[in-house]
Amino acid sequence: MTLILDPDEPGGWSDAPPAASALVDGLNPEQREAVEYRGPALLIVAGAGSGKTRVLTHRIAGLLESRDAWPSQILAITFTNKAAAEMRERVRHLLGDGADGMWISTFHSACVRILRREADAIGLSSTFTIYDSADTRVILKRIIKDLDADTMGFTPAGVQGKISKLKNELADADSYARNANMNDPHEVMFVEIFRQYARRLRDASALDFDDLIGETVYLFRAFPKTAALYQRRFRHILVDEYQDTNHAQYSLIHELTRPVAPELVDEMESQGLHVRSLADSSGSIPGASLTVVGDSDQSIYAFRGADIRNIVEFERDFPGARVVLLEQNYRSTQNILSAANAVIGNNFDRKDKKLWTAVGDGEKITGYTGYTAHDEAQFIADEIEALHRSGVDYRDIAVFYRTNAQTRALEEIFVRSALPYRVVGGTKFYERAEIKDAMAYLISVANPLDELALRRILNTPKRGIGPATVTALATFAEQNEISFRQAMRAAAGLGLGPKVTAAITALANLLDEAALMLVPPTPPADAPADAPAPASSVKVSDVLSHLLTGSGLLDALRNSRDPQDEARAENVDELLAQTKDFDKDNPDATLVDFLTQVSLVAAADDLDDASGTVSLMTLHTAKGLEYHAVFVTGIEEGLLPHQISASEPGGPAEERRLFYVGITRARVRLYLSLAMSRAQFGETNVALPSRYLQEIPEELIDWKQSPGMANSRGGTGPRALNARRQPGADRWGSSYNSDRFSVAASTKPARAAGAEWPNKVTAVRDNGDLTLDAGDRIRHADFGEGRVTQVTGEGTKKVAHVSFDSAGQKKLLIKIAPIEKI
DNA sequence: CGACTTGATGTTTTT
DNA sequence: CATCAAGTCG
Repeated sequence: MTLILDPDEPGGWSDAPPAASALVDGLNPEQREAVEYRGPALLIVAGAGSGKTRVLTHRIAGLLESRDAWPSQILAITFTNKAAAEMRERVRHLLGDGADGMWISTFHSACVRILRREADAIGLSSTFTIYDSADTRVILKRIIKDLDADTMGFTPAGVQGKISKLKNELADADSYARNANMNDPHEVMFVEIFRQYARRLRDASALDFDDLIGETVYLFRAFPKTAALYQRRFRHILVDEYQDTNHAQYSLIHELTRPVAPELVDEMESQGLHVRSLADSSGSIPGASLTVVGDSDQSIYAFRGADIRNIVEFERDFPGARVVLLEQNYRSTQNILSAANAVIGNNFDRKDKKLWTAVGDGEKITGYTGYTAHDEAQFIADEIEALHRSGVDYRDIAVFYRTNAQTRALEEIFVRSALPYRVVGGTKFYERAEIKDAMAYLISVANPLDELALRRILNTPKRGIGPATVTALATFAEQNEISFRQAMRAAAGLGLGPKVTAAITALANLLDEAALMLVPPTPPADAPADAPAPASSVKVSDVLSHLLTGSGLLDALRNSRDPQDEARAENVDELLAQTKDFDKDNPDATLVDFLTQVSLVAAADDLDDASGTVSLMTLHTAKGLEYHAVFVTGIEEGLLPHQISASEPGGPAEERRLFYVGITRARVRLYLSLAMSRAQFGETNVALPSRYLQEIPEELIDWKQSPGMANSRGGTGPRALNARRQPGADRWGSSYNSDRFSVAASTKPARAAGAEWPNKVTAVRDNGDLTLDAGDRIRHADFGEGRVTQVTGEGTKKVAHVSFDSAGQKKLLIKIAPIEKI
């Protein structure tokens, strides 16, 4: 997508980079100030939809254009890969190749990049593995079992959360132990678990997500000379979503913006780094200029340590900082903003800030109360179809929910309605067992110390290596103080069965072979510092392919008689295809680069927004995005606010911000929906409308079916609803029924014609090779009779467009819809 | 050692 | 409900 000819040639700009004035053209005065201000510290308080990304990208472009910075002196940090990709894209749009050399990345990728480069200093292999939370849990589970800590009530998830929280505070086992009450056996045990966990990661040369930040901070603090390299390099640091930074990230920013002392400047100069020109009169290099953007009303990551004080106290941390407020919203209609303002206004202890727009009121918000989650989903599907027919592109429609579990009902209905959708962020692909298996092979090659990966592949596919053998290898490794991998190589001397020994040796050889593929001239033993063999002749896909064939993993899946293994084999093939794409897109990249990308950018496949599909995602994932039409679903007590957070200090306020984030994603149409009963792990429970719903002025919402209406329907509701009506259910039903919602009820008919709405979803069925043609009459289990108007699609994805006599237009997947020809 | 059964168990949000 | 852990038999 690069239209640029030659950045070195002045006339080479082809994508018409704006002239000096053009960068601030069309910006309001505040935005303009945020773009043009030059100084050590700038805080941009940017309300939702106030053009924050625009300001940031224009500011970056402006810094380059005014010669205040070279591209390589800029570090822009975002929280998500998606945000980073978007910013990169938009900067490139402004600058073309002039953007090359900038670091625009997430906290985590930036840290990985630094850590891989400086790994030696902190005794880490540059090919260190990045453990995800599933890996962490496996290790903790093992430790807890070894220590019999489960009898004391320790669970992997609980310990994981606590360790993560501590690491976000830059604590380690020792510093925690110093402050803990070590007379408490529970605390002693926790410290022991923490210690062992840290030791295992270190032994495996692995870091978890939190370590990526924490170790970088440690690196900078322990090695000022190393830190100085980055401090003098990055002269302009910009941080997005600053309200979501935790203490570790805050400290990282602090380290990076520290001035470089005169002695270090001299030392660097004497080593041939020309840095003196950067130094001021005192001989030190002043700290980088820092720009942070944030909105405390959108702080939704307290659970992972985000500290709202970081932004609130910015002016104190950086005296003399300029503060710019962006309050004009360019995204949403006034009705949507009024609802958002009304909701967030209920959070006390916040600086009052009111979003406004020049756009006009727009349409009212649409409300709907389903009897069940499926009913709610059906409403959403129908509305999406209506929007689509009225000309709204599927890709400009999004459905938000609080918990991932809520996708189930939505997906069931969407599949049935033949609605093109995709679940964003759920990124389950790399979490599938077979993919993790294949990845473990690659990891074992890249980082031979990673015992976790080795254990994973040891008996995958089945090689007859059981727990007994694994233990034997582990003890042998421990006794001889060698790595697990070396123990495998020495398996012949362990006196194991001949078959088992042969299997282990074969695997060890396979891995050695693959490692040799990567490092042509030198033996694999010593990790090449930062020199990915210049002529990287071997591709990631070649290595993977070699491993898959050599190990028999793919064959085992293909020849299995378990029908699910067929799909698994396809997934592995898909992974292979992805490595090929990776090789093509990144010709100079190494295996480790690929592994890093998978660990950190697993949601990369979400990036190609070209597909015309409706997006489903959690409210958390939704932050920073915007859509023409937005559905916020499951607005019920217990879900939003979520049960667990409702009782936590600050919980309800944070959940309210989450709701606020959801609302403010909508440009034109906003739908708020809930269900009167919701199935939560097996049982259906009565659900109450969320307290936040009441905070929206009633005149802003047009209820298609209000909570009152849904509740007063009586006998025709689903059994679960009638059988167990909690006292609280009636409270909403009656009190609200009588005043606000009944108004809507009396003026709005529940549903056009067929007021009987489908409540139940039958199990997935299979109509075999039922064929339908335009003109056929059919009967649908829920919608009644109708006439086929059109048939599209092929094979199992054949879709019948049906005009039902009472339920209107629907699209149905012929293969699985509950229909019959009549 | 591996395939199979039953039984318990846990449940927010993410890099 | 749905995955995961432990237990049993070949």
